[in-house]
Amino acid sequence: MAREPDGVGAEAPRARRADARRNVEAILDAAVACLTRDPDASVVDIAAAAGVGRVTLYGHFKTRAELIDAALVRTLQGADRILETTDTTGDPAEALTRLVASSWQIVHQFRNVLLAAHRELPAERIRGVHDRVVRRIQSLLERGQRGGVFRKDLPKRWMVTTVLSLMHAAAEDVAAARLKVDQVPGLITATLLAAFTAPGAVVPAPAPAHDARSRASSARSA
Amino acid sequence: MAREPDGVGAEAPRARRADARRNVEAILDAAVACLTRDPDASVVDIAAAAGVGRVTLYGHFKTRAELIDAALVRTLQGADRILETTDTTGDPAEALTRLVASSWQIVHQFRNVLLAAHRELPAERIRGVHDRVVRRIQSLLERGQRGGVFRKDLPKRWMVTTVLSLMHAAAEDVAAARLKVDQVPGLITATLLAAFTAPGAVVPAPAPAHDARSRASSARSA
DNA sequence: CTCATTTAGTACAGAGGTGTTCGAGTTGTA
DNA sequence: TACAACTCGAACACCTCTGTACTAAATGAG
Repeated sequence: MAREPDGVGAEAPRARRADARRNVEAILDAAVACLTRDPDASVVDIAAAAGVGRVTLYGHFKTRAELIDAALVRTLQGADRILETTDTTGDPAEALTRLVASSWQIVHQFRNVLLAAHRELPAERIRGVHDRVVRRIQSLLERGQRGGVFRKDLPKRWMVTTVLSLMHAAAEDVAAARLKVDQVPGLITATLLAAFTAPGAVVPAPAPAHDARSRASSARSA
Repeated sequence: MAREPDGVGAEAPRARRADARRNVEAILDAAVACLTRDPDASVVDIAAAAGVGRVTLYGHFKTRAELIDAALVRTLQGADRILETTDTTGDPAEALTRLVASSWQIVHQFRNVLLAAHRELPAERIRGVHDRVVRRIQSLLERGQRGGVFRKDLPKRWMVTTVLSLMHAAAEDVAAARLKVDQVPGLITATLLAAFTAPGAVVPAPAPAHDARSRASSARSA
């Protein structure tokens, strides 16, 4: 029921005072920041980082889980907003390259938030929050399948899993200093394009990865 | 499965107060079992499951971390023992198929133990424990590269990461009931074989995945 | 058989976290 | 201005977990 002109409809009841709303925002910002630093950050840490009292925080979020859920939702909404400006039209292989380039940034940046969510929230909730992102990937993959660019002998779900899995694994490797950030998108793309080639077909050469990664399809409302 | 919570047993085949030795084994078994069920299992749970007092457990493992480390090592040793009996000779693609089939079982079964370890132990320790397994995969990949079966344009580390990552992701999906156990090895293999095909080359058809997964190549100790 | 090892059980000490209550002060909004 | 919404800080209650100390009993090994 939250009709927000800002597109990003968090469940923000409108009867709240301005300072309350401001604090909620500060708390969510702090939550994302703290959890990014330490997935086990306590409510105390987050409240302090937000510059509010712990009790105030509990006034807005009944439990720690609820807070983390909200932080996760906010993160995923930001991600979706970025993916929204990524051009997924044209050649599916090149589109996948662009999509990976954009997604990877987000996955890498917020991996610890996701980790925190994994520890606090039920798995299906996390999956649910990812729904929009998953659907974006899936629809691109389907388009590629229809166009004969991607193989059709693997379940769509598995292909999506593959995409997400490689991005997360790369994030892990970067965190462990086994990979450098710059090389990651190229590796993921090169791997995925081959992985999604049908047996009997020729693996395409990876796209040159030129910089045109966003060509916003003229943002409409949201 | 060796020891059940049973109170005090009465058997002593070994030297050095078989009493103690047996308890250590029971504790490790219980640790693996408990952590498999719940990665956050406490020392209390594990001691109870092992049928020993909590204090006894602390007599053998100074801290919880040390216990989890030992459980992890034991798990990985078991894994390595299984992989040791897996035939990694012959056509690299088929060998990879066999290796995946064997590894997948282990990854799937003990994913929660690994998760527990991730929460308690430093990342490099975990990497260290995986060393032998990683090296097995890597040497197979290298052999495939030399034989012209696998592409050479990706870092070896990344290829290993890809293998592990897909197995873990599949384990996740199975746990979430999005995939069935039986179809997983086929999916992973089909994905990997394509992923490791060089651009410009033709993706091979996946091997029929018949059951011959162990045929110990060269007799070593066992 | 005898003794050192090992165990169980209980109790204690401490740390850290979550969530609540309360009264009093502040600040937005009407 | 007046009132309700909001915040603050501290204290409180409660929980779970880790790790240690002590004593009395059992059990294996020589």
